[in-house]
Amino acid sequence: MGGEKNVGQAKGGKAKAKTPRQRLSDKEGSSGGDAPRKSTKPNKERTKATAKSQRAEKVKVQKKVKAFKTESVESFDDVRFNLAVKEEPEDGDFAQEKRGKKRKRPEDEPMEGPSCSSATPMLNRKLKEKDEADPRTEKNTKEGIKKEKKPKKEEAEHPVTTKKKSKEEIEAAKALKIKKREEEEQQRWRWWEEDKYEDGVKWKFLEHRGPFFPPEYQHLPDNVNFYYNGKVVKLGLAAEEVALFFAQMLDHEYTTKDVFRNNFFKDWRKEMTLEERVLISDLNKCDFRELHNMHKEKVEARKAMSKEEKLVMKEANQKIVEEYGFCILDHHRERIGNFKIEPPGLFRGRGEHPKQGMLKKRIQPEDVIINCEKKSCIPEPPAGHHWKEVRHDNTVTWLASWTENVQGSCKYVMLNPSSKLKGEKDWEKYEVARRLKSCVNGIRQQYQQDIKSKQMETRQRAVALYFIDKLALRAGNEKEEGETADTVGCCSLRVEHLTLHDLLEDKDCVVEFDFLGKDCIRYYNKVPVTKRVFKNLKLFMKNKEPGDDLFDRLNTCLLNKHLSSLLPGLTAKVFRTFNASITLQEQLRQLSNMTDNPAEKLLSYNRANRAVAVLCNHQRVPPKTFDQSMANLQSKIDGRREQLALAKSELKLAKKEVQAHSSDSKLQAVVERKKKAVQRCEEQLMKMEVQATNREENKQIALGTSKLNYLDPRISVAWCKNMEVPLDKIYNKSQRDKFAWAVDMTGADFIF
DNA sequence: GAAAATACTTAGAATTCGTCTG
DNA sequence: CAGACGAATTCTAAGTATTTTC
Repeated sequence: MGGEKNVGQAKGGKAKAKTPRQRLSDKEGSSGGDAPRKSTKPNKERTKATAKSQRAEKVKVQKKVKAFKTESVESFDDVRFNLAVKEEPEDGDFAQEKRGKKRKRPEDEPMEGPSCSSATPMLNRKLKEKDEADPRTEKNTKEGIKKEKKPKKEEAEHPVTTKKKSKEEIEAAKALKIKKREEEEQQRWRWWEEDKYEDGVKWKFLEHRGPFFPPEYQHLPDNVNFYYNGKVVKLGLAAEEVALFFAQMLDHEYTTKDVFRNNFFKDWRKEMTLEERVLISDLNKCDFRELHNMHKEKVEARKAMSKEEKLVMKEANQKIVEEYGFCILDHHRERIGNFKIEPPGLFRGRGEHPKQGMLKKRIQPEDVIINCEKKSCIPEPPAGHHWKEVRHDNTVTWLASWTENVQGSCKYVMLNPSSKLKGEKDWEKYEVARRLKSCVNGIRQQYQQDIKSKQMETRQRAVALYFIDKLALRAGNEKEEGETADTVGCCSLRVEHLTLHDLLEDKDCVVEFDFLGKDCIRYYNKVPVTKRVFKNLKLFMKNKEPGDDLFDRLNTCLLNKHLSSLLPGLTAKVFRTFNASITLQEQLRQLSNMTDNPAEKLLSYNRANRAVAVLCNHQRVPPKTFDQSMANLQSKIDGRREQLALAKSELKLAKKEVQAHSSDSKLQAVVERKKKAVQRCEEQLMKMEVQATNREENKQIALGTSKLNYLDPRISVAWCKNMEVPLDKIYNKSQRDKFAWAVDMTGADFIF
């Protein structure tokens, strides 16, 4: 991999000009047709015009945008596009795809919830009660929980005092780990063996303790001062808290950006008292250095804590997790994903976000809606507070929600990826993708036909679908202008994001894409397309301004409506899932050999994974220490090479000795030992070389996102079985938990 | 029928953890 | 035995897609 690095930067960052359709509606009535969504936007035209030039300026500043060359996707294309229909996929019905028999759900009617008042161990206790009442889960859950507690206690009794670990101790620890893992496996809820609920119902019983609130702000110590214009200013609690948010970020690039600073200052002033506001009128005159230093010292102090202190902290955290981190969902104790209310701070939008630096306010219980079962023990709000609302909606999966003040969007407390609710959805997602596999040829034929349609809408839809399928682009919903960074997906592409080349680098009909996608990650790619697509693109771009929509007759709603008529459940993003998974499967087939050694097998897996990450444009900023650590590794490799050479010559010497002194058994043994040493050296060297290759290839590519969200885990599980690679070489603990369903149900014969 | 609200998945950055090494 | 480093985990922003509202 690698290839040319591309310079320059993504286009965009330009005010979106009106589409022809919008212009038309403007004609119809000056204020009618294209009314802004938010009535709080008067003078839209004028602000737009100025915004346009401002943004054009900004584009130049936008140097920070991560430049990245998307590896040509072509090599994967062939794979994906030659997917024959003849590969008969298994029957798509995912409910049917089970080994063994379905179990009946244990609880079909809501449970009796004894109304309890407070009680900390409520969840556990209750679970026990239920288990006693329900013999089916007794073995799995009750014992499991009891056992689970035990090792923790032991840990607490023998803290880190065991300094020198003897071999036996290490062994014992390992054994304990294995035992623990087995026990965990034992008590795992095998929901995939149960019947599904009727449509829309997500749970029958749900109980939890409500979200965990961050601690209240405490005033700064007296010796830490904020200065304005060189003079000490004692700020009130509210203003001081916000000042500290800024001070803590002083080392961050954010605080050098004008937008960030202005937004922060505006919102900070809102938190000030009248006197403070009168006094503090210029951010440049503010001196946060003492606050900043205090913060840094605190961080240092935390790092320097003794083991005992760290342990105390850890245990305190554990307690919070135990208490707030779990809920009971239909008889089972499930981990919650984000049970902590997001603490207040300064909004960190990605890229050129117009709202970066704004104050993200503290959430009070009065802002929070609780969702749980009516008969469950309703969570208590913190003392002296009340919830905004308590509702009992079992058609949704969230436990609590609140509205965030910066964007006005809703935030939810939901379950961990290892939970049934998330797992089931995930499984279903891959089943839809597999269904797409069985009919993708037909769909491809159809959109190729549609490209010739007389209807402009149909043509645009066909070309957009071609991109989504071929390049794994995201759908591209419309976004509210000025509220977020200027990013696009397929349907929201603008003329300025494409450059057409009749001939480029010996290829006909090349489209050069350059735009910012989700999270302001740049998508840059030069793709040869069919003549028909190329001609259509020319047509779509004719008589349009750079800022106009490429697909002016199309949006994601229309596209998805069409897709779901082709196959129920089909939407634009299914193509991404499907193409990612099929690419992994195909790459694994091509790259890996049973005869390879374990390190090589893993390298192949990572390469297949990487092919997908490249396809999906999953990037990362190369770690700051990348070059350094690469050099380190290289010098290690060099060192090992020398060692190997040395070992080899020693071996030679030893062999000579043996020849000279006939067969002295002692010398024979020496030879054997030297042989082993050489072998060991070779192995280690090889391992490190593979590691170096892998790391280099991963420099700016992030594998995690595709592994977690796009690759059917059953492909990986089956591969592990076929290649005799232990699963934990490719999935860490939380990945194994998330994909427990796949691990359990997949055999070596699985085909996506 | 468009806009807004809602619910949920996907995403990279930031932080924390654990272990290896000098 | 600290401290460097990579892996794992946490955090929350930013998408997609559907439903509700006007």
